[in-house]
Amino acid sequence: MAQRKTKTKELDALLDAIDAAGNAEEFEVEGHKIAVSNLNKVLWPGTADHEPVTKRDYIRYLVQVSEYLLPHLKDRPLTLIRYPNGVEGKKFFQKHWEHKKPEFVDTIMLYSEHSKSDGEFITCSNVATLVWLGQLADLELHTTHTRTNPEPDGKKLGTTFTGSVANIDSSLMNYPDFVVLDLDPYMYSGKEKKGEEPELHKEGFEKTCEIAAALKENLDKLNVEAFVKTSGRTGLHIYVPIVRNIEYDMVRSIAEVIGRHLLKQHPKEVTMEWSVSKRTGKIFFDHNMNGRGKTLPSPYSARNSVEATISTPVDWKELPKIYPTDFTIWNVPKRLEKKGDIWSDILEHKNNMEKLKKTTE
DNA sequence: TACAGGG
DNA sequence: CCCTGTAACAGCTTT
DNA sequence: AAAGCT
Repeated sequence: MAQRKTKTKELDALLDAIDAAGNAEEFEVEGHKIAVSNLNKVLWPGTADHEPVTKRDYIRYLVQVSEYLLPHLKDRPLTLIRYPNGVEGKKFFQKHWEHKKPEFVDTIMLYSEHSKSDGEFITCSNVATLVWLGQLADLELHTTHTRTNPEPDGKKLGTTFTGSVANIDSSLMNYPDFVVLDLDPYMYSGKEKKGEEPELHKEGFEKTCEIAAALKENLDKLNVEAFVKTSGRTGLHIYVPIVRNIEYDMVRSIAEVIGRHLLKQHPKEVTMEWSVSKRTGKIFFDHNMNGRGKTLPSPYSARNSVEATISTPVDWKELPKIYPTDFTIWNVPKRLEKKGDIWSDILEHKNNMEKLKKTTE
């Protein structure tokens, strides 16, 4: 297994223990005991391109990437998507943990309009929790686009997340710290069964990379930092870090404006159509994942799908460079002062939205 | 996967 | 004891 | 209203 060294001796020792373990074992992680089972169970079946990936491989992988992954999970309520019988078996979503939970697992209370009450949500703030999530066969880690920590840019926002929707609305949980621009190829290989999503194939992924590169270039020219990353199975995400001044609704409509702009630039290659048949042969731009919904965390927020990093081949040599996800603060109000292109559209849209809000109030 | 509940 | 069920979910678009 | 889609 390549690249198994991490920054710390403790994690390296844990990796060794994972390698040496039998099918079931108890690990010591950061001073906590974690029981794991079925380490030899295949979670991703083997293909022509890769060997089968077992639960052992998966947990090892989580430990290896923990120093990169944890900073992005920290302070963000989670939605788990669990696949106890592997990616081809039945999956289920989970936000709450009703059972006994280990003492190292942190949670946060949030109000949900759906249940009309406060609920306890899981967060992941340490390696032990990451291993525990691996044991639960949680193959997808979805987070809110918001952080519960006000530092460094959210000090004016509310820190009460319980009691009412109004409390959520005025709190940090209504102010995302990034925009996500989602690009998915609807280019079929021809081997898909009827009604199936397009499978991953080279031409579709290449085209997505081209469009993503064009979009990133737009943003680069405006001095807006953006980061391209593989997403679900076949597509790419572009993350634009923002200062927390804009509510979910506004972030969503800004993503839409960016999409319309991209669509104008590449009408033959990009689509924002609802119906799948009309998307065929094009790259689908989805702005809706920037929305919030009445319950948190929003299930749309697929930010840390580990499945993606395993199933998407990023090493096709001739493809445009894929940028690692990284986050720095992009100051929206300052950038919005810039004229031209996308930003005049966004600025106009933002003003219109605010006018609309005033007239409907 | 982990657990509760019913037969 | 074994078997089965449950663990989320809202909003948007189109017909 | 219902179904399709993420």
